[in-house]
Amino acid sequence: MITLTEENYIKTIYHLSTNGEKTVNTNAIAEVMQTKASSVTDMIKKLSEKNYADYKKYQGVTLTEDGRRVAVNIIRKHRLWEVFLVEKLNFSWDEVHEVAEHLEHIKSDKLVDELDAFLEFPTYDPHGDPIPDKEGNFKPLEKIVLAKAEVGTTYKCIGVDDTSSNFLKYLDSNKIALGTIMKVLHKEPFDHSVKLALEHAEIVVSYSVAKNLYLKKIEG
Amino acid sequence: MITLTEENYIKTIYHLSTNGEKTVNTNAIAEVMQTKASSVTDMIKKLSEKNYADYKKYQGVTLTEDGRRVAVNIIRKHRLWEVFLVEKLNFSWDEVHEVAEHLEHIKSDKLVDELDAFLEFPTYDPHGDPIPDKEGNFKPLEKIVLAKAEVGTTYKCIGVDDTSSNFLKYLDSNKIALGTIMKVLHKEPFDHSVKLALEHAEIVVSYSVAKNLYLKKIEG
DNA sequence: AATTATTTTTAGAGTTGTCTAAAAATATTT
DNA sequence: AAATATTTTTAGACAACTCTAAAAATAATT
Repeated sequence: MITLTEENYIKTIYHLSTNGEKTVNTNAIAEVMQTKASSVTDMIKKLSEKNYADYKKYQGVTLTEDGRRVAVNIIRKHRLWEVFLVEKLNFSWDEVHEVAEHLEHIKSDKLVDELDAFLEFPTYDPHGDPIPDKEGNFKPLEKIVLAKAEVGTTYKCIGVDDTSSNFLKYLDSNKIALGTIMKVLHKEPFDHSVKLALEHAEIVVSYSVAKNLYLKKIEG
Repeated sequence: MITLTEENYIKTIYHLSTNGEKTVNTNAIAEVMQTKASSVTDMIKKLSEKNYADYKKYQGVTLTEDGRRVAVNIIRKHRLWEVFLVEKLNFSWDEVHEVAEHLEHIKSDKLVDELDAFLEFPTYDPHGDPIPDKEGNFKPLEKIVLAKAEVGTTYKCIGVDDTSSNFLKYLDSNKIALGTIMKVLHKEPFDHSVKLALEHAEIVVSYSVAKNLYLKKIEG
């Protein structure tokens, strides 16, 4: 039996090893998990014994095939629940994460399969991240950060990185929300600020803002 | 902060003290929770310290107002999730309980309120048990057991007590399912068996069956 | 290459919830 | 009412996960 804590460690290791090959170090895990390095070492040993991770002392961890399977399954559940919360229960983008963090640990294959069907097999979550299918296959990532968007292209806003209330208020006062359509007019080389055309206005946003806004290409 | 285990103990104490006044004894809790009496004693002490239960050594427990509030809230969540699973995710009556047992512990007021609204404020769960509202008020129980049904009255099947696969197979082979309409034709005083009129057949079921089948009155 | 700094691991201990075995209180029989 | 049986509690221990403090390994500096 796999415990809730083990699942959370596996998920963290997965997210920290982006390409899937990179070994993950103890301190990085400790920081994400809000715990101490010594606790991480203990848990890594346990995951290694249970064959979810490969681990050599002082050399960092990688997930085994088993570990990766567990991680992808949790991500699948997390993102399906996020779709459910946003589409059916009127949650906004900044409210879903915390609740999905708990729902993702409910263990029932039927529940996941039926939820998937009920939502009509979504392939992206409300933040634009791909939802792996039952076999663990991801669609290519569609979301890009505004800071890397192309001039002349039109995008739809699909999420934010920073969810601090200050940032969300800033977006609100500038009439930017989930689904807002914007065209990139100009990127200023000097300070990397970005000029945008919204539906009823043109605005300039700073680089800090551009780094935190996620978009999906619509045309261009 | 209340733990998952504490919530489960509180729920068990609530269910064992039906009328709300009766004190619950240690062994009864141990049996339901599949644990040892000594563990129960430990937990009862903790619940008492946290003011969820009143407890005097060797005298059994009762829930405090706080404890009862926690219990009713868990029951509310459990039954709302059961409605969701049956109505939206095609779960059958015998499959819902286990999953709802986990979902009931997810803590988010918004989640519960929105789920309630999404399901259009149901007042009974798929087994015919009332769903308490936000303030903890229950509607009167509508379900009765077939053994206590009246001759000449028509009922709808809304659940079972025993969920063993043998019993469910028996029901299946006799064309009884959730929603099946039946009229009580006769109750045999000798062995308490019951004669029923189903849509396309008349059958006689034994007292053991009649004790395990829950109905809701439709007319009569 | 030697020293210093950083990262990681070990050792020992605390917490929560569980257990067994024995003691204490209550209930039941005779 | 005394003896016996049952229920409940205590005492001490264990497993999972966490921590602090110190030791060991690795990495960075000089």
